Amino acid sequence: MKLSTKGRYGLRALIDLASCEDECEVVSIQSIAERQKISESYLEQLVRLLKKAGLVTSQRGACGGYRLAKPAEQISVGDILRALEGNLDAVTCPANQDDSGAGCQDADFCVTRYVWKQINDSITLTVNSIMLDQLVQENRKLRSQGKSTGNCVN
Amino acid sequence: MKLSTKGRYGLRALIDLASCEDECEVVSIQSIAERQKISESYLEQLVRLLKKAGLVTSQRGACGGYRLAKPAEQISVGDILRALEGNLDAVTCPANQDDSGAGCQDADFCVTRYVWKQINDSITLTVNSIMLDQLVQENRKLRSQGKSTGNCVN
DNA sequence: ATCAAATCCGAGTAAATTACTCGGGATTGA
DNA sequence: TCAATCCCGAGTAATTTACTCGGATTTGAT
Repeated sequence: MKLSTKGRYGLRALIDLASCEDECEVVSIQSIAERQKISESYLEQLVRLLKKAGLVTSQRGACGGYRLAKPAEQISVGDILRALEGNLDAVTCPANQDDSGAGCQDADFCVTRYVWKQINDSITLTVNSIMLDQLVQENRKLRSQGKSTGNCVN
Repeated sequence: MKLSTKGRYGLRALIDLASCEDECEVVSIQSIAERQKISESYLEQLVRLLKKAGLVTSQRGACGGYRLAKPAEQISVGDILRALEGNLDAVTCPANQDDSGAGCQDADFCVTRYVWKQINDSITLTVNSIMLDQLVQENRKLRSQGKSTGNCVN
């Protein structure tokens, strides 16, 4: 019932990336890793997932890097976490995957299905309602309040 | 980000137990395991956790078993899952554990804290609002609709 | 008193998952 | 041509999960 480092590091990385967009054309893995103190090679994997999900685009070669594929206000935390962690459902019972109800032979087992659905729905609702740009703004606010670490020196 | 078998089996087991209260004095591990098709020795461990959390009481010796420690309408799914899974928080950053904010040296890292809090809060709210007796009632309803498996033959 | 049925308890273990590292290839700007 | 960067898959140590097992203790019934 824990979010893995993929989700945690990845969200931080994407906030970092989004925060740098004004100042930098593209943002390199190296610079994000340095600021966020995440292993470069591991972060590379995570960003790959974000790219595969269509959240970032890349520029290869020297001076290459990543940028957001769309405006930060159109990217939800749900999009990001799903890209990194896969399905966010806390429980996936067979009946939930295809809603034919097949796979649940015994209806008795499925009283719990209601519970799992409630939990999954509340998580989904929450993460879908938080947009990346809110976090970027909050990030800027925090930084302007004296904390200088994490600045965008690419 | 998945609920483990502890939480899933344990909730099912407790619904089963609660459903049997009318008919049986105490309910044995063996009978729950049989109805729910869960390994007896594994289930034993889970019920131990529920007991430690004060959700069930036990009667030792021959003809022994378990019963709810309090009425089903006073036991929430949150109580049950927390007993089985430990803390349900999807992310526990140091600053959340003691809310002194210590452990988070860099405020920049903590923009994500807001996100984790929202997720954790929504999970907590959801599981705390579902009470065991609702599930027992739903269970009875399903059973009366023809499904005979899972009946309480202790 | 004995026995069987049950709860209790801790240790051990195989399988799965996580959290990475590593080596090398491909692309691009200077 | 070179260095910086993205791209990609394979491998691996550590951790967690999902159990099993052996045995001790309690208790009701014969």
